[in-house]
Amino acid sequence: MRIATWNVNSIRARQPLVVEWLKTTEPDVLCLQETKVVDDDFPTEDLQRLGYAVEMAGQKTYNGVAIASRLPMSDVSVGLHDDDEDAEKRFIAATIDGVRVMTAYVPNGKSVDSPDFPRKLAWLARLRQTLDQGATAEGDVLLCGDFNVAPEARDVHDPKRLEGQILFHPDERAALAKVLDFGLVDAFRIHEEAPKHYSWWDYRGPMLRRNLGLRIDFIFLTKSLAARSGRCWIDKDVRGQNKPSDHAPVIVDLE
DNA sequence: ATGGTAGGATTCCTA
Repeated sequence: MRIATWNVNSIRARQPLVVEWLKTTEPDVLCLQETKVVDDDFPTEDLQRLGYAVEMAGQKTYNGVAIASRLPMSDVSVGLHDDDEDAEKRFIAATIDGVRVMTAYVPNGKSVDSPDFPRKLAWLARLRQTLDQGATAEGDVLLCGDFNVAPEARDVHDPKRLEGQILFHPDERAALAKVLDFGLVDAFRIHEEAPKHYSWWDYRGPMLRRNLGLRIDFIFLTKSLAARSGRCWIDKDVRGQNKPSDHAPVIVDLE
């Protein structure tokens, strides 16, 4: 089973690129973040034409997540365990071929001195609680998405300058580590130790051209799935195509 | 010394 995650930064703006990418990459499952659209305006038919059903949790203008799958989906669940009715749409889960697939769009936090920063930390703590309440580390659980945190120095292009800034602050690294303490491993790091692999490059300036990015998009696996993981890679090429998202897809093959 | 671009809804917010 091939599973991918991609922050598309608007599914409507990215629709041609996503369709072409699905045709060439042929994942069984594509988890999407920042769809930025209400469910009625999601380009569902364009994905159905390629054989994918879509489960979504959308909202106007911001956020929005979805799971597109060409294998049957069951037990769809939207939101964190204690989300209010009007909570931002940042989390959706479904069971696919025995795997509990969860995808998250973690709050960015804006800056470390913003009120959004403690809210980001609290959201990650609530994500851990959602895992504890709805899954077990002994099961086949895959948690993927845009986590807006780079876990290690090798995941950022300038760790000295970026240390303590948003996306690379010790408090958010600790909050992410607590999520992983549920019993998850980073699929990309199973087979790749090297630095300079990133999943996001700012649109502004020469960031992509100089490969000045951050690795903030992940596929996390429980032990049983990690044992089944083949290749895991970041499709950087699609970041350089016409009208790209600022994020690249991350893909894993499970045996 | 704090730029720059992109998307979406409306002269600004978020990333």
